[in-house]
Amino acid sequence: MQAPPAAVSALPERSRATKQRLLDAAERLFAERGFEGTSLRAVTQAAGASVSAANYHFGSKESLLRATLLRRVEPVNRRRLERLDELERGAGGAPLAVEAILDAFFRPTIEVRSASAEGAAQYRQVAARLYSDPPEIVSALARDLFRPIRDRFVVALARALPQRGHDEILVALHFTVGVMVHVIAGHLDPPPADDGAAVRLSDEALLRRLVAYTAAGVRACGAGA
Amino acid sequence: MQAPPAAVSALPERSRATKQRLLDAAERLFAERGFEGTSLRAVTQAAGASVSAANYHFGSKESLLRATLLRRVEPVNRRRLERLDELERGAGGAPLAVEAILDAFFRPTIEVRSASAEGAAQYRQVAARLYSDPPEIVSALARDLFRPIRDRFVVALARALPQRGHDEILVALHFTVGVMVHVIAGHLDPPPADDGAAVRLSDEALLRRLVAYTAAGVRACGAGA
DNA sequence: GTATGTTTCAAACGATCGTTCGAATTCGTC
DNA sequence: GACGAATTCGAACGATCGTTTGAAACATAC
Repeated sequence: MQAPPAAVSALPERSRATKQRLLDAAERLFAERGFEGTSLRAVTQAAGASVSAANYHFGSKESLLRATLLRRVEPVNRRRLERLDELERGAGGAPLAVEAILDAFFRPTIEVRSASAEGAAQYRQVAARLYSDPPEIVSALARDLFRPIRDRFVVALARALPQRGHDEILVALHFTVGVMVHVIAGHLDPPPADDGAAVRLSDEALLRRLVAYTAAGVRACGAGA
Repeated sequence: MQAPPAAVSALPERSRATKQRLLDAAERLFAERGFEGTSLRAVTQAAGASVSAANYHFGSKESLLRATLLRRVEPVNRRRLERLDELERGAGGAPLAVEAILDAFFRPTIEVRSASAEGAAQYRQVAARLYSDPPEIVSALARDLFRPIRDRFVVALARALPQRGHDEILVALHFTVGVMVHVIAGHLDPPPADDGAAVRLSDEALLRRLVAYTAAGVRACGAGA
């Protein structure tokens, strides 16, 4: 019963590789079949490791899920805050445009989407599952991870729309998150084709439409309420 | 190995009640814990029936899920088409306003939400799971159930926005579905509270904001693309 | 009451689940 | 090469899974 190592970077190469492979396999399978629908054995088999190796590194299946989610969501959220900080520094105290704020919100997820790293390509489903999976661990994690992001963007939007109340901003941002989740969930990537052909959008085109749609929505939401 | 009865309404009362209780319990538990996360025994125990009763009526756990989803989604989708037909008949050939179309799209789900029937209160999560659960049965069912709805609303929106291309409408409607899914998933109902208090919206207020947000988004999406 | 078909149940089946344990292997360091 | 620590593994544990089975309980018609 050894304690799992603290930091990944300070480990022997063999351990690091196994841990990495386990995370990759878990990410793919959890995204494809969900948490409850994926057995630990399926993960370890796909990773070319043993069940005990997984429990040695992560302690439990639940902790493996948590590590899987954290690995992807953390950098995206950090990038969101960085972009917003950049924009606000550049504006020199003036409120930002709604479009700029939403660009900072959406761009990091789209960037990950287009990143060539094969692992990152599955970020969509991982993040989407954050908002739909039933296990308490997931929803709690989603709250904890997303709360600071949301609060930060609510403040920025409130400054951009001084005539709006706090609650109105909150509801509008909630709608916006819905758009984001649905898009990164991949329901668009092979989007609902009509005649069999898929609507393939470049990342920039998708981002532009996302910002246009949600910015107009945010501006309009609460206008008549 | 008897074949399950065809129609519910033409059955003895005992059987009908059991089948109903099983559907109610399955709906609640599937919504709370997901499909894979819910055991058939948990469902039957909550319904006060035996596992064999469930398999007698539905044949398998998967068919029970299908029946559970169908019971709620079918009437809502029918209502959507009815509303849209009503509006178009009333307009006498003229294109509808985007707001009217989206009202027809959102209102049925909100109506279910506010229906006092305790079972219908869980429709949100059931429908939301349609778009996020991994089992192939669910996503396939979602496609089959939603495809006619989507096609019908795309046509209506294309008439309302003649300058938009078909693909643009499709993407905008996709974003709109994301808003709907996220809202009925209940991520708003006990909405992200900031200071501990919840943003409680009346159904009419929620509907008004939904329509305002998505109508502005649909109008704006593709404008600059 | 008897006969017939429907509905329900308790019990058991084989399979698979997450986790644990002790031994075997490998690594970092001398 | 040798030693202690870190890592991996195969095997097994107990629990739970979805499904099946055969008989009991029920309704309905004669």
